[in-house]
Amino acid sequence: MNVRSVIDGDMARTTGSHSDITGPRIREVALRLFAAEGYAAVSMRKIAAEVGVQAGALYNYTPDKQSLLFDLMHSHMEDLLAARSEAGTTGTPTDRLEAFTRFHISYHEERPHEIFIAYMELRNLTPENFAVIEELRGKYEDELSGILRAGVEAGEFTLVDPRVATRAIISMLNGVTTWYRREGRLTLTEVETIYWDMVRKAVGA
Amino acid sequence: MNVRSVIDGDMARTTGSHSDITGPRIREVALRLFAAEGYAAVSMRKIAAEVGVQAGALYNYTPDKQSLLFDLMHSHMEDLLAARSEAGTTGTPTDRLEAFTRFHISYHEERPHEIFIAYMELRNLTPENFAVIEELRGKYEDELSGILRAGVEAGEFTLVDPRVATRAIISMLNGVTTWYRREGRLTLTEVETIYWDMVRKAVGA
DNA sequence: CTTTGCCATGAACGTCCGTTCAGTTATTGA
DNA sequence: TCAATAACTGAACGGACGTTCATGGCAAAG
Repeated sequence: MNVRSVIDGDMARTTGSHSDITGPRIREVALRLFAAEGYAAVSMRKIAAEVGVQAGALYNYTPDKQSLLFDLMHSHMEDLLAARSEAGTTGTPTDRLEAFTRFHISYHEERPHEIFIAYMELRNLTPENFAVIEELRGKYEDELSGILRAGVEAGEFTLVDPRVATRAIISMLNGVTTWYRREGRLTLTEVETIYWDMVRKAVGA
Repeated sequence: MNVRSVIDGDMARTTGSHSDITGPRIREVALRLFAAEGYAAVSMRKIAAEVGVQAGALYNYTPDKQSLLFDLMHSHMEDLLAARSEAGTTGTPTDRLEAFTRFHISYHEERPHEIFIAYMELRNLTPENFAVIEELRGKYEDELSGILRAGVEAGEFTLVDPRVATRAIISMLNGVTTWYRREGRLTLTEVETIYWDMVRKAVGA
């Protein structure tokens, strides 16, 4: 049974297009399960059951399980880079570092699972897929590296080693995924401010 | 074939003691594979093959796969806490924070796999096992929390939220596992110093 | 030399895995 | 009304999984 027309009206379903309900649902469920239990521990049957279809139906939407993981990570990285490029990239290095810090944390509000998967499931990608994601990760980290180097050159930051500092800051910010919960005692904006305070001081600004 | 007597001499093998070679070997191999590929992705047969025995032989040393993971994490946490208690725990909060920071990083030299697993494989523990490990983790983090609170009270540190700061610092230090390699451009002592510089400034000391 | 009993084998168990596919259903455009 | 086709089912595939166990070899003890 195709439910689409009930929701969408009756346009645009050329005979033979894929369902625009099941596809996104599969991605949502896979994302959530991969984040909660890990890629290797989640079977296609478990995803299918949660979606409400048989396992075979998943293969109308993904060629295989690996592609499902890769597509999730890939579109996340592209969305992350796109969203990042819309955030503040002007001003002094200190301004830009604050924008980066707040952006990275605030992005957890909309896509906590994606951020979690992006650094937990790297080792479950095939070498080819890993290379693609790693390059995008590199682009993202390069933005932070660029800010740090500019800050050092401008005399705003005092850093022994900007490359290590990049890694340290990214790790620190990513750590938010491991403990932050929406219903916790702090809003994400408060978390942003606390982290920004530490990052600012850490770089000597 | 039992190779022990060739290496150890001929003492202490009472009829019926477990081999003192295979047991440790299994733990070493499991540790390395779990760290590299993840608990769920490593089969008992793969561990056995790397050790050089059949899969069934593993069950002379562990009741099941879950216990193997748990034992590795549990003895790691106890070793970590024991080693930590021998490191510097006196002096000003700043001294103690430096000791903690350097200890945590330097411990990577001896047990990189253990540290990596301890924060990557938590979700693959059964609820009961998770509770045990989580309590030990809590003890370790409490040491850092205590230092931070003492520093704030002593007026040495300026921290908005010591609890969040604890998490942030731990995440930052744990991040070392994801990129540090022995053969890299920096010695671990250099890494210690770079991180200590950032931690010190981040807490406002 | 014989007994003891640890240690390992290798086959087997039931189950689950990712994936494929012929067949069924439902809905469309003509 | 009917052919076309997307979506899905349900069964099946070969293989891998964690785990068990009867069997046997082999080093130490008596």
